[in-house]
Amino acid sequence: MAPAPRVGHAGRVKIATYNVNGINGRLAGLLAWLADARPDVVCLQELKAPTDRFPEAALVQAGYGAVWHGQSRWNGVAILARGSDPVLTRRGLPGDPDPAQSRYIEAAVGGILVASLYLPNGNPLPGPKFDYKLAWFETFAVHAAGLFASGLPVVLAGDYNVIPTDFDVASPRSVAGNALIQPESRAAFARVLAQGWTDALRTLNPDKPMFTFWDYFRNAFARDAGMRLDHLLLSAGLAARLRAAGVDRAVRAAEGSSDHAPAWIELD
DNA sequence: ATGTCAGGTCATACCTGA
Repeated sequence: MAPAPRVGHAGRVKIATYNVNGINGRLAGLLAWLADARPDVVCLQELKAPTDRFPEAALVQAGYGAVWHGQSRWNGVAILARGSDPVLTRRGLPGDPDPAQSRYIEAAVGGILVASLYLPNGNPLPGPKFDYKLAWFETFAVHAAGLFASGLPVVLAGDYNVIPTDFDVASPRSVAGNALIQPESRAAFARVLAQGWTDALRTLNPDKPMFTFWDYFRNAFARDAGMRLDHLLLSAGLAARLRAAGVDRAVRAAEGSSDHAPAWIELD
């Protein structure tokens, strides 16, 4: 018998972001988490599936409508909505320096504009991958500025592949040469925040690391050698409605898990 | 430097990206 789903707070909307690292290979774990956590909206990254191999039927069976932007082998993003179909507003980041990479999708769900993004990792550096990361970040920042200025209720959720501060990683020294922690990467993230966005997990949890990623290497999860890479940025109107935020670490602990855990928020 | 995943193919072993 399946465990009874947790009952959500009445009148709240729960929005999650999860780098699933292969939606077909890890579908069973994704469905188990959806049944247990019952998020209303889910932003997924690293589908690692072409558009025609997205497991739509299984998600519909689980009660979720979906829009997605697939790509063979790598990347791929999606937005799920419990009990409704997300209304697609944009597939692909406008002006993406490499439009062949599926890293951005945007949809309206229940009166909120939701973006699911997968920012380039950027390793190794220096080199074209790090250049692409920074170029993508700048392009995204332009789009984000327009969204913030619109005054619409917006959440920008996804794997930003940025460790915002030294508090967001177990051992800053061990990743000193990594693209995730370079001053240029952090400055780009800070510039987006400075537009007025609220970093939901950090705002409600100022004293906890709130890691969302643990490497498969060197037993990182057991040592809690993690990083906070997955972020939910809220527009001004939504920030005023923020009531709860967390990370479902148990999902990362499961056999065959993604190297990320879902991060979530609840809005009034 | 180390080492572990997934998905793909000049496929049952090796490659890339992370």
